[in-house]
Amino acid sequence: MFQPKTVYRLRDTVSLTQIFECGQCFRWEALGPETYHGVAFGREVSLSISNGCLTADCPPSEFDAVWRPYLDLDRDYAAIRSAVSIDEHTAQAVAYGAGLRILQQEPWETLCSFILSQCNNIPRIRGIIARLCARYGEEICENVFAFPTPERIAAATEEELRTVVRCGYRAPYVLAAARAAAGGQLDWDALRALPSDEAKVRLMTLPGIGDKVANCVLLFGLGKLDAFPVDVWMRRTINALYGKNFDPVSAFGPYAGIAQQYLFYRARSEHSNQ
DNA sequence: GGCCAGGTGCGTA
DNA sequence: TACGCACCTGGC
Repeated sequence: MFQPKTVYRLRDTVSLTQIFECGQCFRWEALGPETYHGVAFGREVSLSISNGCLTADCPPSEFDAVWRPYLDLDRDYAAIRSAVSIDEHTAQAVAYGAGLRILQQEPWETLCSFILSQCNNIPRIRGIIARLCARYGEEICENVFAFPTPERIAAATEEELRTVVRCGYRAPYVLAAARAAAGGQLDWDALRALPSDEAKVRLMTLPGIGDKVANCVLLFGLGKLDAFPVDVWMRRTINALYGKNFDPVSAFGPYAGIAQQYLFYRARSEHSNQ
């Protein structure tokens, strides 16, 4: 069978490992070095980087419409890396994670995923999301499932989400978010149009959505690159380096969220290498 | 067998 | 404002 393929020449350092293992997404699986398979926007794809070229097993039209924006390939990250390197420590983190990109994910998937991430470890988060997709998502090809629509999850019961998907105490949060998204109380276009702090306040009116999850949705789902999620790792890093009253946007500027991802990626990598 | 994880929300001081 | 605690579950 003819397999369409796109080869895209990269003009800057890009690492699929860094992109998919930096904690911003939960559905990509490594097939080999710098080779990943995943699903987003109801499509599956395999991506691979070697010799400065990114290869995708899809036609160029799909690559340009879906994967190129998803991977944020048209943004000048070299300029951003330079802009956020405000001191020696950040410059080192930036150099360490120079191949990172902030994925432009679907906001609903991001919201749901980060609700499930709270007080949880990554293998378990991935497991819950895989069960959620297999149970409620559309099967786009054999054993590959799209992320379920909010309508589909809104029709589920809390009991089912607890015991079958094994969401635990996060089940009512997922259900409430699904109902809000399906019912139109969550209007993603309206949120995109708002400044980050206002969009965050709206997201935080949902149960189980606090500052951290809201910031993750802003950064990874709504393209708000100034949003700065602070989890326990970032808290430790920030407190140690810059003190308690740190304001990320005054320090790093409009790309504070990207700076956060470099710092986070290095802090987590150092921890797992211990 | 027990500890604890990439958080949130509520009660108390 | 700040802190302590409960909340499901499963990886280690």
